Amino acid sequence: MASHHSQPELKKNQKLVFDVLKDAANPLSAYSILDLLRGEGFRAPLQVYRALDKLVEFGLVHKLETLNAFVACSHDDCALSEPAAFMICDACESVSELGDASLSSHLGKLANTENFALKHTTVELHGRCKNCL
Amino acid sequence: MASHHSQPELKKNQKLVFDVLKDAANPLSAYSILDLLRGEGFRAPLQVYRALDKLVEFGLVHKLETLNAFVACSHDDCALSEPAAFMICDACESVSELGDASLSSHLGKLANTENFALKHTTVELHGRCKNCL
DNA sequence: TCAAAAATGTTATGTTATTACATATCAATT
DNA sequence: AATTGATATGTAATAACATAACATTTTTGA
Ligand SMILES: [Zn+2]
Ligand SMILES: [Zn+2]
Ligand SMILES: [Zn+2]
Ligand SMILES: [Zn+2]
Repeated sequence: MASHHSQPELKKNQKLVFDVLKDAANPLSAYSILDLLRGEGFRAPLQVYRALDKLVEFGLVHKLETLNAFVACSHDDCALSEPAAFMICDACESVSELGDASLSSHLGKLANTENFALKHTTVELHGRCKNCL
Repeated sequence: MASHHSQPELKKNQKLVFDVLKDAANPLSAYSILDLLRGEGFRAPLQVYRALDKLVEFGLVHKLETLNAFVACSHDDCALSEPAAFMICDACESVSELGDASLSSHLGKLANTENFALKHTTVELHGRCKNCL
């Protein structure tokens, strides 16, 4: 039975990596993921990076550029429209993913103003979350 | 005669690194800077990274997180208020730094809504510049 | 079934950034 | 001038993040 999504079923390594990220409380680096999957037979970074590439492409996982780390998407729609922003607590490393349409629209207008053909946006906000003030 | 800015005079290595970035057409990685400064006696990455740390702290240089590279600030005021965004052309690697106050304000409100104490924002827009369409 | 495409395994290497420790420079105080 | 403390610099080694290249297996679909 085929999924009704445009995404294909996940392959074995993709599923292993995705599940690790789903279960994680915080973002994980590729090498942390590797270590967590040694028991499943993972032996080299490329096994993780290849799975991550696909998962990011599918919109199921996002890379946090300011942390060199990865998180599972907390929405259901990032396959279609990319996430607007991430708020990252520097104290507890918690991350919350925001889908603010007005922010996306603002960035789109900014690009238009400069005749810039916008393909991808990265917005990462660092600070302290409400639990860490 | 002291500068009227709050920034101290640049030290030798800081000035060398800053001048290289000022003259560069595109963002440079730390290791590219190292190679450009071998003739000036630079021998190790740390000489570059230490200078970059200070220059970033002074607001004279910004790190582009999505490129792992550095650019000289194109404004005079980034010591006070951080840059709003960077537009990065994926074709020609040109970068333009934007100081959009309404974007900064938008991000500030977004953080407030979530009771997030915002310390630093990273906004990097990728696509094609007007010369590369 | 068969060939093409995608996914995986493995080794080696490339790139970015930091740790640790030694030495030098500079400014303030005695 | 000598002492001190703070900042800056030099150097080697290593850690952390990411990709290249090539072989093999699995999946897909004609
Ligand atoms: Zn998402
Ligand atoms: Zn927190
Ligand atoms: Zn600036
Ligand atoms: Zn361009």
